[in-house]
Amino acid sequence: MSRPAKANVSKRVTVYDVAKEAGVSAQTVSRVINNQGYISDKSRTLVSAAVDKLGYVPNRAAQMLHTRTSNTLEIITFGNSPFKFQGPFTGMVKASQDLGYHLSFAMSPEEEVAEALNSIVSRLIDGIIFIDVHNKLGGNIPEQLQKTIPYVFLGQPSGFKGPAVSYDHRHGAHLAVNHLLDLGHTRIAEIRGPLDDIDAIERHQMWLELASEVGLEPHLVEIGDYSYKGGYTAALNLLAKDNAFTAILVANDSMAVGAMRALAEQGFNVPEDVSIVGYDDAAHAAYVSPALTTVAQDFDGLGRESIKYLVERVQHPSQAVEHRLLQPELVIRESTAEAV
Amino acid sequence: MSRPAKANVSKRVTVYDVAKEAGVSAQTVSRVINNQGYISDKSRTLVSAAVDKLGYVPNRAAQMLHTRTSNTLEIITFGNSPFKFQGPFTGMVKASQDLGYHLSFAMSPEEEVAEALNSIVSRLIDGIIFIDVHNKLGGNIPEQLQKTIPYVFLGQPSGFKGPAVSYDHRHGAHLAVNHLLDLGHTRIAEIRGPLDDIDAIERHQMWLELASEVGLEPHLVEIGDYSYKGGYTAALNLLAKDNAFTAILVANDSMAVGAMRALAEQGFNVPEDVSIVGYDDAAHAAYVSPALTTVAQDFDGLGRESIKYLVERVQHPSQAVEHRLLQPELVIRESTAEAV
DNA sequence: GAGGGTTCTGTTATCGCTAACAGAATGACG
DNA sequence: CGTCATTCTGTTAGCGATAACAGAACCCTC
Repeated sequence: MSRPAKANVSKRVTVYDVAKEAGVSAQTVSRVINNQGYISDKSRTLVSAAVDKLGYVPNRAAQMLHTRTSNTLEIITFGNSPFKFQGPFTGMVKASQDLGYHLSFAMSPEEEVAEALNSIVSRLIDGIIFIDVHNKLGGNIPEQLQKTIPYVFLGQPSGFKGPAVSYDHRHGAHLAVNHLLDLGHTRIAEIRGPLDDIDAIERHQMWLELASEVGLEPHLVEIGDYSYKGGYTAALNLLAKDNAFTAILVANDSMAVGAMRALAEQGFNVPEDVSIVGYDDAAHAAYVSPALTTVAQDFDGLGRESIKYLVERVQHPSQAVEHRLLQPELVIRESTAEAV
Repeated sequence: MSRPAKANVSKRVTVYDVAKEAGVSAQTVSRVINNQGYISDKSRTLVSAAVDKLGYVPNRAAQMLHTRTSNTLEIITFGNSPFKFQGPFTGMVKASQDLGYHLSFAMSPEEEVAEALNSIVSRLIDGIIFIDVHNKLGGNIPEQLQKTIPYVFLGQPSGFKGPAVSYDHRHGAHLAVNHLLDLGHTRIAEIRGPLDDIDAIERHQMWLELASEVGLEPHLVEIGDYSYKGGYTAALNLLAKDNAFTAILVANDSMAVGAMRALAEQGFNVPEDVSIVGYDDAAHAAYVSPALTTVAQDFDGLGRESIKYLVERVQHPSQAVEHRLLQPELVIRESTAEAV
């Protein structure tokens, strides 16, 4: 790979130029810029004026070289499913800016984790957010990293015992299932998410556990790909197998809407004939008809919290490791009703 | 703001350590690592072995300091509407990795553009993607930057004459309108996008121009916020004003779906009574019922192209400036039909 | 084997900043 | 007025890499 053309910075202004202009030493300039140590008001004023006059901008590379810190966090996602990190994305960008860090992104195939981590070490990254939708790493980080760079996983299964921030999908599934049970449903079908999606796995597991607890047989399951179409197809498949169920647990709102469409086309009314519970509280959930009962997650908050926790770990490395679980909430709208 | 705790890099391996281990000079190590100049097979082997043995990772800060290049591109969005850049996002990340660049992100209020740019200069960023949804900058970049750092705007109006990559919204509107005209529609309503959205403005303008060309009066306009609910409400408002229109041009697919719902609830059939053309070809467009006729844009490709062009500009700064327009395509499905 | 190119390697200096140290200047106090 | 702490400032050195230079080793060729 050829080296890119050098940015044509005409003549960079350095601390020495500023020092000369202000009639002080470079060290004093540095002290003013970093607001560190003792500086007289006079020096401060002189330096500030010189900085403004010359348009001085510190060279982060030199600072990095000396301080061994880049003030940058990196987000690494594995595989090609950025789907899930679009939600938390804005929150992450905002939070890192609020906390004074830059943010950088990388997508890495699982096989190239080692390279990605080398790149991180190379760039003196201060901390890492790992997003591993398919749990390919299994929460395992190369040893080399364990002690050197703070990291936080975003969205690991609730059993994960490393540093992580996730939504509690077991709790979410609990809310959804209990809501249906409270309404008297006993024939409950499920449209679950992809088999390799860690969130989907957790929610599905929870449903199996709860069903077993109350003595229900969770035999009616279809798998969807989280898309509208996936939900549509899954619902038709369910109807083809059995049409006596009175409720469907759906793994996300898009599929829930697709499923409602399929049911409507087949002459079933929601919620009179079949109750539907979605998941996510997506933007359209409140506005479809009937409005969707769903389990709400705040993705922006998730992103924000992950960065917040990472920065805590960066600044206080000795702090105990924890898995922060955010609690989703049930939002009851019109798509669920008493079982017939 | 307190300086974050220093990353506890125990003892960093440097070129000198590698040189010592391999029994060559530091310069030779550098040459092997950068695959530059003449190196004997013997040296190459020795150095590679030493690198592996010691786990050497180059220090980008030192490289940056010396080469004045960070190999990093930055994406800056203005205001708090990251909405539009979620689409091109994945394409940008992938493309920059393919081209050997790192990617960093920032969101900046318009008032703080100067600070954001200082930060960029500070970090020796090689190139910038500006995303300015509301066109607050009006394509104007501080002079300071003009000659120093290559940049590319993503999604400027087609008239913009600086470096940019955008979808041709005028062409897209053209496709949508012509399709309706071809079907014999003469009473065409419009649900346009937000007043401060540059894409929405262009599409709306184009519709006005075309209407005027063929002698139609485009008096039926509602404004929506690109959401499902916005489309729903806008459609109801249109019906309240006039129920003789036979088609609606809608600024995006979410609103189109909302509008279809509203029409259905009011007893109008799509496309028998009213034809609907959406915009974007969103994931669900093909699966709603009736499937949506829409103008397709490839957001992933848009992101990819923007990075590709930026890298071209970074590597060949003297290359002529251009505004690359990607052409959307009309996808005809079931929501449009001959005018009655 | 003298001259001239090509291949390879090492030495030196420098990018811009700041930690560590040391040395002034100032004031406080007995 | 001497001693000591406090405030302020400057000097030196080094972070880790590489460009520029210079020099060595190795081919050719005539």
